[in-house]
Amino acid sequence: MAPSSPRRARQLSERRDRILAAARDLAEEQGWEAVTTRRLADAIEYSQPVLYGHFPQGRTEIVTAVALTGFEELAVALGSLGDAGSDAERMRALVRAYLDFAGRHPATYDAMFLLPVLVPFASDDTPAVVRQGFDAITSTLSRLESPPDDVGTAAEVLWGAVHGLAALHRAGRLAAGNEDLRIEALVRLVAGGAGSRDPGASAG
Amino acid sequence: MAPSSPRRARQLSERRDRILAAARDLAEEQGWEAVTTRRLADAIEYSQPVLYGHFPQGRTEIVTAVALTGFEELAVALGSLGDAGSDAERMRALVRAYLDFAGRHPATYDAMFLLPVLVPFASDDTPAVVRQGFDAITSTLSRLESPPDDVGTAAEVLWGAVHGLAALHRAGRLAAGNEDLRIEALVRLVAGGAGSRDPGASAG
DNA sequence: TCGATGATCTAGCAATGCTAGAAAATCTAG
DNA sequence: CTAGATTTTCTAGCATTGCTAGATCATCGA
Repeated sequence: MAPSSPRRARQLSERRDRILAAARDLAEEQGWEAVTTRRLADAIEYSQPVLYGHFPQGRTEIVTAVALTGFEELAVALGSLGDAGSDAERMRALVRAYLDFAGRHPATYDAMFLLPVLVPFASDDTPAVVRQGFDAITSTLSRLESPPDDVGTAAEVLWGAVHGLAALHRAGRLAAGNEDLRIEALVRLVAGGAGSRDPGASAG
Repeated sequence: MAPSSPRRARQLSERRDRILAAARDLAEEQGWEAVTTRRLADAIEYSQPVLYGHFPQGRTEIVTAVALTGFEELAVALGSLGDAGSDAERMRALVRAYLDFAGRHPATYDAMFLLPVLVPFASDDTPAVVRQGFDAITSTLSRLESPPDDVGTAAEVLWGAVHGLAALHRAGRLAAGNEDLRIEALVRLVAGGAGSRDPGASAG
């Protein structure tokens, strides 16, 4: 048989990665509706059935895999914020990092939260990377000077709030140019008015 | 020619309504991916091209029309809440009404906020019904005992928060059964802890 | 060199949104 | 009541989609 050993395994793994990279690039550049199995096959210079060798569940499984890379990146972005600064500063950093990610990788974010995907959520089988993003929110909340009684519930609400802003923004539903105002309003709501100098939010 | 006059006009209008009803029913029962032009044509007992007579932009325009009926219903639901009660009570009524609508008509809500749709948002041409829902949020906020400085921005954030909860809930991302806790947490956040007796949220 | 095993491709299916052109129905004129 | 014009509707088809069965090609061990 072909080198069933390390070399072949590495080739397969690389080809899998190329499929995911092609899918994500295509999606970010032209939207998910442009991510067809034929175009993906073209991109990796193989025929369509090869895709199904890597992802037996087909296109949906590819979207899922892209979503998981997104969850990983989001977890890293939210997990590396440090715990210096005031309540409001840490909260602002969290919100900004989240919205930044959603804004920089809109199609990936769609895969994570909008598109149908083969991941069990809110379950014992939920992948660790998915949980880690949520944990970053929880931990920021529990570090507040006066943390909410029920941190878990508060984290769900805060997550909902940032996700809502991201989703509405992405769908073009919010007034353009008010992003910073919204962030400050949310931060004040969650972290309280005091505890930090005004950030002088003036960035575009 | 055919009765170009009132009768014919009424027939056309009725057929248009039947298309929309069929689309909405199908979507609520089997999801939007089941809403195909062939199935719609079957449902109204005409052939596919008839659909394009009513909706020249095709399927997307049908989804758009369903979304607009949804915005209308949402505006009615949020606009008929009355201004009795404490800050927290009014805010709770608003949030509940919004999440209720989203929960009762998930596919319609998808059309309004998830699917691509031919409506100009955040623009001068935004349909009135779309604006009215937002206005209900704004008005509830401005009636608070101590309203936020920037009601418009606060309304965007609150809208984001409820939409986020609705979206995450719909996508199965939130712990089941905690809905009431989340609502109370959000209400407390926006309307302040005081001003109302605890509602004893114990409903399923 | 040959047969077996694995990898890959070709070609096709059923379903989708949409549309051109034929057919049918309806109205107006005589 | 009939004939022509007009409007309405349908049939049939295109290109695209996700996916897959079966043929073809490459690689390996003996």
